[in-house]
Amino acid sequence: MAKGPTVYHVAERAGVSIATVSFTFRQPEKVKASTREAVLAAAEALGYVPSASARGLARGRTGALGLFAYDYLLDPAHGRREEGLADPDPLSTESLGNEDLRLFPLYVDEVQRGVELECWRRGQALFVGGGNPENNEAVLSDIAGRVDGLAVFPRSVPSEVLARIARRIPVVEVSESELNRDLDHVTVDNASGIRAMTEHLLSEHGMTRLMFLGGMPSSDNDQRLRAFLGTLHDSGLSPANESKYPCGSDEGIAEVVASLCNDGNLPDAIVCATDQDALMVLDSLAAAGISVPTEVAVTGFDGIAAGRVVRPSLTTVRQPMEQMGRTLVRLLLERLDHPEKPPAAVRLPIRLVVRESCGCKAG
Amino acid sequence: MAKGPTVYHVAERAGVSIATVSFTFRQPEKVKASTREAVLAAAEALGYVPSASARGLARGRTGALGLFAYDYLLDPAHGRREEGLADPDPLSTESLGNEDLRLFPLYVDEVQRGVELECWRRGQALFVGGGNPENNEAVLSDIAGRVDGLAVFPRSVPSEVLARIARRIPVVEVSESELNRDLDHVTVDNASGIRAMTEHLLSEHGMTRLMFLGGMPSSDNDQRLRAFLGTLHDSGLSPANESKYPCGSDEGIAEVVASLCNDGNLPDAIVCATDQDALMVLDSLAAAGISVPTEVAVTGFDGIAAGRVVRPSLTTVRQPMEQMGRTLVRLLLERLDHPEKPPAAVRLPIRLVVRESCGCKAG
DNA sequence: TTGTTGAATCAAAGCGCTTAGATATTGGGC
DNA sequence: GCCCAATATCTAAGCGCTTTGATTCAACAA
Repeated sequence: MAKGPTVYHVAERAGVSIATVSFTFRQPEKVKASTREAVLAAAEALGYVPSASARGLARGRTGALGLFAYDYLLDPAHGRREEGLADPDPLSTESLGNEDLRLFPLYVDEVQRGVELECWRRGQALFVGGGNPENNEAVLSDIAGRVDGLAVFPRSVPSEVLARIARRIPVVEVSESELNRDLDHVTVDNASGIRAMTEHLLSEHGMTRLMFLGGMPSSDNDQRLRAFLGTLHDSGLSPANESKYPCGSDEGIAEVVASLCNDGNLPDAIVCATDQDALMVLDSLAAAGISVPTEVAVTGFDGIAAGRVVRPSLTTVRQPMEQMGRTLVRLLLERLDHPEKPPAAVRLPIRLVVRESCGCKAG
Repeated sequence: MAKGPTVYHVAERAGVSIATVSFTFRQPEKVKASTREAVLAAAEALGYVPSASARGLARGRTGALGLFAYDYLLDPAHGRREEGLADPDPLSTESLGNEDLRLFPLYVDEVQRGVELECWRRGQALFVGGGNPENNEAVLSDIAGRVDGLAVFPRSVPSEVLARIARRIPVVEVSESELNRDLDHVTVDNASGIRAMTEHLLSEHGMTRLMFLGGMPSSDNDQRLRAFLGTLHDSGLSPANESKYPCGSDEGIAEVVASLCNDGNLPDAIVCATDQDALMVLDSLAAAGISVPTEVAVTGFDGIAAGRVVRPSLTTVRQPMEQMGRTLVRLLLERLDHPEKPPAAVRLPIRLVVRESCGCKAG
């Protein structure tokens, strides 16, 4: 545990200069084979591990990328299950509570997984930082000092902080926010996703009374709502109920659903801004004894795993989450190579995924 | 994107020495309030972000921890689903194939999550490195050079490589391997877990013909097998069939189950080394038309999410995975404070989780 | 006034590596 | 045997920060 050996020790032991040691690791082809072996042997014998700090300082690059994986479930708006040994019972797929949701990878988790896999595939070092509501900014600064490029989720960081960091290293944002226009973005075509969904409900199911529900305020959700209203309008329809967006919190959704049930004027379908919202809606409807899709259809957006498991399974628009994570990494690396390229917004394809909750397949 | 401002720029702008700039960030109380504000203002104006490389080099510590999150599913022994937009169908909980497994957080994912949450809670920086079968060792060295302490999963790194790294920084291993005795460990009581499970099957269900199946070779699995045999022995029983452990791969398990079915001599219960093995067994039994738990009981070990969802839901021994991840972090930080403490092995409590697959609850 | 003390600031020496440019070595070709 | 080009190695100057010990300064007691 004593301070580890350095290039100096290795150089001395191998009888070469420290430059040769460095070359041996960084540009082996510049070093004569016999020398190289001597150096490697010395390194091995001493247990030499190069210091990334020193390398980073000398090179002006850390060689690592960062992901700021803000955990929305730690957000005050959401509850956070206390850790523990609970959850022994079989999971009722009839109704997934908010607690149960954490059992499945959520949107951000799947994107994160994509980032990880792509970094690992490339042998890229990856730093994952996590939000910590108290000192978000400090944490973020710290991360920014450790990496060559940073990927962030929308709404996780105030715009001005992001701008400051982006002065120093490339930043890629998931989704496309109207702020931060000078950053690279990875996004999906929210509008055509919701449009496809809405048209499916209108033409395949002959529904006419649709409403839109849910979604924290974000430009993705803006786009989804707008596309929903636009599609209805194109068919000469208006929303069946006042569309509820943004819809503050999970309690907000539960309330809205409860009042719909009480008033007895359920629409034909509730088009939700996200899968999480949709699951919440399913839960609330189940609690009220309303049957889905018989009495009302429900749809989501994202394609998270829980939507495949819940009963009725969730009709949704699938985002290629892993792919998005991989693209984040790609964009950062490209940006590092070409700092002056104009900001890019990569738009990945979505797909309508028809399951039970719209009435298409047998429950 | 021009090389960012440094302490020198900030110092110049604020009209102080670089030492004062450094103190302003690291030991603010040593700096007069008025000076401090001047420095902060200058930093803000310039968009200063301290370089972690330089800090790390100067301090001799990087301030980050590392997790080497070897992905067993990338292991040649397992298949790896091609990324893509597939998986549209409702998930059949009657039978989770290997493909579907990836939809749920697995053992390593949940431990990783625990590590992340604990680091974030403490404002600790975290690197996650991923295995990459080709250049595992290089990747690992790279990470080792970036962090002050490293957590690894068992079998993910050859012992001698681990030893080498441990000469330089503290290393904590998940589970308790008979190798690497000088490292800190986080583990569970495998033996009493399997013992409780086995006794449950014997006394609650009055079964007598049990077999043990699955598990890549590891000391955890050794312990589990030994405890299984020991428990039977204490009751004057022998295994119903030759216990199959280690059981190479998923195909291996499928084969064993198929031959059990063909020979027509199913035991009363199949006690599996891990939940993943158990799910594989359930899948194979379903394929053969054998009903669980009616014709044969199946049990797992770990407590992964998929076990709650599958039908019949899986009776298992639950490890506190998140807690284990958190403990890894705690041990590393403690070790950094007390390098000379003798190696510790923290043994976390397990719990028998009785669900449907043993026959306890209605399917 | 002078001396003393404590607080605030600074100068300067690294930390372990990379890499340009200088130097040494090698091997041909004559 | 000599010269030159190519190859291998080395020297030395940073990279941006932290931190020790020195210095300056202000305030106050004697």
